[in-house]
Amino acid sequence: MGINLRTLLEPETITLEELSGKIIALDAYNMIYQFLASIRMKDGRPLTDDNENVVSHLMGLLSRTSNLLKTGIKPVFVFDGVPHPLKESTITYRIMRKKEAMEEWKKALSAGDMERARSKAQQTSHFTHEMVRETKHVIELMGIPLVQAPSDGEAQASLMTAKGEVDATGSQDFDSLLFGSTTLIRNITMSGRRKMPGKHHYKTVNIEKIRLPELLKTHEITHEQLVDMAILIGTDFNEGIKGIGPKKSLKLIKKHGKLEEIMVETGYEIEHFQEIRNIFLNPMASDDYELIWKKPQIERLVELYVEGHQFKESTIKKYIEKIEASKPAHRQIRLDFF
DNA sequence: CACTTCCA
DNA sequence: TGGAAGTGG
Repeated sequence: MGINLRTLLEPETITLEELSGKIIALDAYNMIYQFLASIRMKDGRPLTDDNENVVSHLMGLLSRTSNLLKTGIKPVFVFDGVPHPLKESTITYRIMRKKEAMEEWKKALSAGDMERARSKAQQTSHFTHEMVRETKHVIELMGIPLVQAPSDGEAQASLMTAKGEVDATGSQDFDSLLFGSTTLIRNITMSGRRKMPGKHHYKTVNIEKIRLPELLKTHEITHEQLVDMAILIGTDFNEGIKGIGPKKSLKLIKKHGKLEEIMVETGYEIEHFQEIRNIFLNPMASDDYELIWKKPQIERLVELYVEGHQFKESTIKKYIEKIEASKPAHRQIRLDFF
């Protein structure tokens, strides 16, 4: 989701180890969604416990987070709050797409096309309140700070990064750059291994580091201009102009300077553009949080996974050992690294 | 996701 | 021996 700025970026490939000691504000929904989409059976069914509760997200959360901690990374999970009213049509559209995907999943299953079934099933991924509640519970049991954003989690994480409270924002989406996050880390959840996007070929997924100041410098634009470009292309809060992508929007912003001028020159009409600008340039965020990493509550974690959802005790213990092996918290943020 | 098993 | 496929819950 969000905007695709890929063609304007030159991401730097880094390793997980290079993030050791760094505080990363993770877009929790973004991360959990990826687990929900990817941790599935061949026919597309997610992992479930004896009561048919989906547990894919719990599996991914524990396995990946324990690895981050073991590497010495200090994660902070940021959760979405109430979406901005302008996001309503995006949300409605996504729900509709999920329903369509559900139908196509069923069709592919009865046609015996497992590959298509799995891919369609991934697109049906959605959270229940219970899943969100339990995800938050596990994060707390792991002793990791949790931040509840008033609205967009990406906005919250970005402001925290911009203020230097954390070293980077971790998300697949590029939106945090619009929200002013100075450093974006992509693929922190899905890196290393190989991924199968299409049919037969595999691809290595690298962790990418993207710096906002460098992005702006490369294209000789301001943050405000980047946001105007995004509004032209289309964001979660507006549809954008048909036929305008990153390249054309860059050309337009370089020629005319700002959105108002572009609209005058081209006749494009964009509703609520001032408000959308404001969403990105003045991110709504809470300061009701503490960035403290506590000791994990091992017994309660084991109980939740093993008794609660029938995970194998030895598997869970292995992950918890990794959490315990995590390097002690560096209280200092080394700003010079990024 | 991450571990286990399979097979060239 | 290591990449691909399978499994976990």
